[in-house]
Amino acid sequence: MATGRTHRPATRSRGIPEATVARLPLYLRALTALSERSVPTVSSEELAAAAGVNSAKLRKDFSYLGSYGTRGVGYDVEYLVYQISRELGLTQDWPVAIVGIGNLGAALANYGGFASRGFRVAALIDADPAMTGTPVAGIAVQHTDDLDRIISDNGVSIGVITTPPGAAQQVCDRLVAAGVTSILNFAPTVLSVPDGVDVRKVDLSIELQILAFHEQRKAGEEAAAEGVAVVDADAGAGQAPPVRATPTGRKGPDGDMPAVMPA
Amino acid sequence: MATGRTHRPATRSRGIPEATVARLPLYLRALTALSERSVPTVSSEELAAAAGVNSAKLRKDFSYLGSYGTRGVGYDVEYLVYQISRELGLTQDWPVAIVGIGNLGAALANYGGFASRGFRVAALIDADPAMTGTPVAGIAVQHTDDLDRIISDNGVSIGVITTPPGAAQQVCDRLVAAGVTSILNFAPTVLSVPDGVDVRKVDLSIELQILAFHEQRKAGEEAAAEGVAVVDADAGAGQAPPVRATPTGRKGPDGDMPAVMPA
DNA sequence: ATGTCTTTGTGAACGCGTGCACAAAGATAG
DNA sequence: CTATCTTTGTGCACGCGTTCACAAAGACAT
Repeated sequence: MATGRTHRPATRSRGIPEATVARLPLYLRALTALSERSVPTVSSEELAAAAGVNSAKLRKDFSYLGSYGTRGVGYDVEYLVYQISRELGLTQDWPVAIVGIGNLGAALANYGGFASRGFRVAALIDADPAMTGTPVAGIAVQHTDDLDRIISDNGVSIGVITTPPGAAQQVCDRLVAAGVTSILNFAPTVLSVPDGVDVRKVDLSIELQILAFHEQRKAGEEAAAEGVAVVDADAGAGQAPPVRATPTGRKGPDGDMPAVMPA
Repeated sequence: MATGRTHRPATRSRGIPEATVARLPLYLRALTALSERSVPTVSSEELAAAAGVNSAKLRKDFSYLGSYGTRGVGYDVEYLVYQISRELGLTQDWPVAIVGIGNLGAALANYGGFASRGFRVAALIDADPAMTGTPVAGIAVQHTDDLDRIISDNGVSIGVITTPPGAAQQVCDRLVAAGVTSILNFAPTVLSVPDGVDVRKVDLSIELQILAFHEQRKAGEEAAAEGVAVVDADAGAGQAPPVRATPTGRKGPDGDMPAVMPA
């Protein structure tokens, strides 16, 4: 998901596969629920079902962390919660700064799941001077001018970008310059960062478009199954015919191409 | 990312790899930017740089759609925008329903990038009777009781779940029963759905935990590089020592395990 | 028309992730 | 102590995705 991911192919000391790391939070969530119900142990089969994964995959994932299970019994819930929490670095507190306090930024600041597992909203930053000092989720918004100092003073190493796309790269650069080495990007932009900085992106628009692709394919298959004439995918949407620009003597800038994108 | 993904191994008619589909929106965004600047053609190298991917990968991705490039020149921007839009199903309008109008749901309803590319917020649904009728982003919130009718009347096939985790599965079931076949889940829960329904999830908490993992690893490597004694990962965070529950005669429910999770 | 130069499209090799299937380990009963 | 039963941990094979490297294709100059 991360765009500017640094893969660190050789330096990887404790070789935990990326795919496994991405599933650990899932296991942790399921285990926490079991813990709250005071369930002492759980088998790989049960836990896998709760996390929505294959049990063999779960066992292999845990094998990367060490042998924490007991054959014939299963895994000790509390112990596993502790081990995964430690592996994910959740035994320490992570101060997080949110930059861009619009609709989404404010929603994230108010999001409960934030404060819970080891993460603490340490600062809210916005470029709008009118926002400065306004409390959001009980925290006063600070101005972008002080970004460097805010990051340094609070020891922030994880930044969340919820700015408009145009400002994202600039904010990213400033965060990195101030010492942030992990960025969660909600802005629909490709961020470029130096080596050693991790970027993960959350993109509503992309997710919807992926769903739309499958949705369209499902509709097409359904139509085909019902005997409706589906000549080719080119005729799929019944849209204006695509006028291919001739390779040589390409059409001028008159732009009579079909205007596909609504905005 | 989807948990209940139906992989449809054989039925896949036009074999476009899932990884490629996930990148098409990225290409489309870069191409749209070029289009707005009236750039007529672009090479795979340039476009790949703009999208943050390898150029060979981009060419292979496009090869699944067909041969839309011209050797020695590159790709026609407008034509490619059209082809990708059609492939993703963005040449038609997708009415979307958002269920759970809290902080996040309201933020998404107000999100501009929603309405742009072919997606239209057709309905906002919430279980709180006090919310019913209240306009959010210019749309009146409707009550959960009418969910079935709302979905049917508006021909909604894509649902967005932004409810608290406890309500997510129930809402999901009702959406599916009403005819929704694609779900974007923001609730931190594993959704189980029947075959033929696609689920994609967006999980802030998981993303942060993945970042924390890498952040911790970076800090550990840095410390090791500076000559600080790092005995073992077990001593990494300097936390309370993990007391392994003895397999047999496991400790009683007195719960003197380290309380790792803050909440 | 011919040659050069650019860029695409793809064959092939490689590596990662997944899932099966089973041996080893330990619990539990007799 | 022995036998049986449950469940883990993992060797192995397979398939997908990525990347390299290059031949083919076309633009463009002469």
